Amino acid sequence: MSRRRMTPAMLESVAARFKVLAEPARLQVLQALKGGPQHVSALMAMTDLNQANLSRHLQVLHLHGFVTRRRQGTFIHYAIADARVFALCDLMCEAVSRPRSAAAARASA
Amino acid sequence: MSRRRMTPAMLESVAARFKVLAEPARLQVLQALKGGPQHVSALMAMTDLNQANLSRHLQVLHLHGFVTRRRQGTFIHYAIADARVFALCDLMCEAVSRPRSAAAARASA
DNA sequence: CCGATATATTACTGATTAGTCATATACGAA
DNA sequence: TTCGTATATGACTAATCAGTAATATATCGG
Repeated sequence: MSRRRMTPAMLESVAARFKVLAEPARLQVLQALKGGPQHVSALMAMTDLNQANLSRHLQVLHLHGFVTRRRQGTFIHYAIADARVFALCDLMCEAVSRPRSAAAARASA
Repeated sequence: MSRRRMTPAMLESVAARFKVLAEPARLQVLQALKGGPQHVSALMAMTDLNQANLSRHLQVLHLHGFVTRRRQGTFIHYAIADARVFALCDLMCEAVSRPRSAAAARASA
């Protein structure tokens, strides 16, 4: 969103990445990975997601480059690919907890 | 996404706000408002959105506190409520244009 | 009041997607 | 190979949502 106008294709890309974060379950997974890499079973225990659902969310996160995967035997370890994602979440979280307008009330109403 | 674990309610709030940005049309509107407040007809000209569609997107942006509105006669001026939204977009845009993994190819494939 | 203009809303459709269950695949051990 | 465990995927359902057309509301000028 810098000075120059973004092309429609760029807007689509950016929006697509925002969409990946627009899901509580995936934010939960990212949060669980913040402390370090985890395999799927561990993530299942750290979140309230069942195996199939967690696996799907991990695919989405991986497809869009938010996490990396590394196989080790039968286990697959997932890790944060780019810690900048936490800067994004922090920024959004600040806006949620310290809104600068009366919109918070509207949004939660 | 700070150190302490986020509550499910917080995750929902944050995700809901990400969802607002997960839409090219709304990013386009925010971009159009970056230069300053605009009324709806002006925004219609600056974007490729028709009146009804633009109006809906403006409602969503307003409901979640991304824009403010101010009536002036028959015109309604919308403005960016919190410039931090551009920091978010910039961060996401950087990640899109300079991904740190091979995920960019996967995501666009 | 009436007409014109600006914006919002209602009702609808089609597309996308999260969640789930069942099943498939991949790997290691024996 | 066979068995057991770890993870992924196909098929389906229900919910959500962007876009559109038509209509409604609001404000101003005369």
